[in-house]
Amino acid sequence: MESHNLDKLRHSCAHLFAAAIKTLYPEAKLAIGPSISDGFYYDVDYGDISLSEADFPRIEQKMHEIVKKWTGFDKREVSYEDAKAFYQNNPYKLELIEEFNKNGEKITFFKSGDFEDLCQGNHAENPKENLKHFKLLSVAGAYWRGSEKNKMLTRVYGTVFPSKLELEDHLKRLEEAKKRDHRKLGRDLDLFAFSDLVGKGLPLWTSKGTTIKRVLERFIVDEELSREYEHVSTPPIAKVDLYRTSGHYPYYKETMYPPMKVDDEELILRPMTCPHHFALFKTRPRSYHEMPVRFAEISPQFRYEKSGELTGLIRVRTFLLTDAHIITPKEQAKKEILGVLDLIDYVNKALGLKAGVDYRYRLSLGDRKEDKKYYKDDAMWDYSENILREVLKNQKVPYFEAENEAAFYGPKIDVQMKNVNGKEDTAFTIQYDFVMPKRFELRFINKEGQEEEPVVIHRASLGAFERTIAFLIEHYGGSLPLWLSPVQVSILPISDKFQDYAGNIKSEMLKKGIRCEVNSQSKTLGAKIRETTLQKIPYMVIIGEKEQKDNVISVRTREGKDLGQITVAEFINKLKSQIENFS
RNA sequence: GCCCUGAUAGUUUAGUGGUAAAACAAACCCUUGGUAAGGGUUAGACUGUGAGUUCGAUUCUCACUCAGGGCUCCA
Repeated sequence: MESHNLDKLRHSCAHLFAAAIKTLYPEAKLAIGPSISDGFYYDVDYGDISLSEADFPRIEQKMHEIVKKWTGFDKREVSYEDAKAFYQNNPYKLELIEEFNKNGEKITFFKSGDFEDLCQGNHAENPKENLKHFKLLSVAGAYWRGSEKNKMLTRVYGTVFPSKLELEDHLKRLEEAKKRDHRKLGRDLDLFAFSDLVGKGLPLWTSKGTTIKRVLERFIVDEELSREYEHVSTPPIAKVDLYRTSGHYPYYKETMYPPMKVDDEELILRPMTCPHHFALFKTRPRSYHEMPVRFAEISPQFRYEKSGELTGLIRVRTFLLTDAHIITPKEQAKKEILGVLDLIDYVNKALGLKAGVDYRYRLSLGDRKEDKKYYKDDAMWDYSENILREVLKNQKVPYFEAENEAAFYGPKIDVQMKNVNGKEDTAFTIQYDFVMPKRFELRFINKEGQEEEPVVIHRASLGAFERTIAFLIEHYGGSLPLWLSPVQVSILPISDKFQDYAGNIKSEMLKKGIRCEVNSQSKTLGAKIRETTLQKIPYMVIIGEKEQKDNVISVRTREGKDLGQITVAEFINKLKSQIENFS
């Protein structure tokens, strides 16, 4: 079915849901019920009743009953007064009616069976026949009109398809996605864990998870050094004054951990690295000869995210960011941004991620009307937003623009990635900052011997390890590429007799930097292969009498491919070249 | 933070107003095997924490903690 028609079906299903609700809960006040990308939802104020998923079967049954009488959606135009009278007890619909009226839009009602709803149209034909294959999925709270200040309504999500088969397919896909969830794989593959005692949003990395972090860290640090970044180290704690100077304090007070009083000082766990790098920059005068200065750091940071915002490794309260600040003369900023984009492109290729498929670029813009949220300097906003736009256009990469997504100090280019649940988050970012240099009085001496104010490019090349690893786990369904796999090779001796030979092969590989282990359990080969495959270890080395006699090994991949017998040296060479190619 | 749901062994789940059952994982024993599960034995849970109701609570009630789905937020 065309997506246009699917939209109509979804929206019609929202009507049907509302009709069932009004039958079962006459006191409920309907708010809005749009179609969304995978189905529909309806926000309803149920008063004192609290709806839960346990009520779904009853509601679904009622929906099936009602739709039998629905032959179509009959439109009628209603006057402002009549509409208000019809919805006199429903503040949500009244608010919408007021708005339509103010904007000079016609007020229309659509009736199907006995149920009539304020609506602008777009419905399926012959609901009786076409509106059969639906399912209610979840209950959630949602603020009226999306504002935290408004009342929270109860939102029910549901989905609908033209055929039973398509509905089942969709539900199956949702199930499959759950299997790739990094939280499940993180436990099954022994990568990370959480502890009630340690606290929420504070991940504990196992040795395997730590290996992934270390490999990524070495990769990015080496790459950045080759691109003329200076890797520095600054403390993860600092005086609150530092953040007052930077201007972060008033903007982000809510997401910072509260200050610790020590003697006469107030210290804070850092929620970002920028002011530390600026302070380092200012420890001595800087000449244009050494510009741009590119300070990079693998930086631990701490943010007090609201409890409901935490999600596995994707949103945590402490994380390790591949941070950097490029302090550059304004006229070189564009070139530097291009350099960062090139680095990010390189990183994504190494990680095996494709633009447009696995991630997309977002140009995150400010809002000239939001003076509280964004630093007021319209000319600078225009200028910097244009630079970022030009850069993206030059790179010929697809991107989209998003209003009201900038940092308070300037616009950004964000690399957005989706998790298994379809939720998109920023993985990597490049930010243009024209505010901090002023606040920190950053200066360098230019060719003319004059003090000049630079601009700052904030960037995260590989993002936060936590979030990036979460995306990678889900992207690969746990089967990480060889170079990132915590255990690259598992040696499976066919019986205890070959333990010594297995041990020798292991030390030989460890010496060459291959991460391997011996599976010395007293189990059949079949059982060991199964276990190793489930642990998603890329290669299995199987050794028995034949191998020992000929001084070779047999190799099998986690995909089940038999690579036959080769020498250990050959195998190591093969692994090495594969690792070098990030595959 | 707000709305909804949930928490039983390492994991996945069962169950009951009278202190809990299973599978997989683990340990040990037998087996020494050839490309996705060999067999047996044992151990492992004060049923998330604290309080209340009750003769008695894992079960009912409340609070807290943590987790999940949303909303808001996301430097």
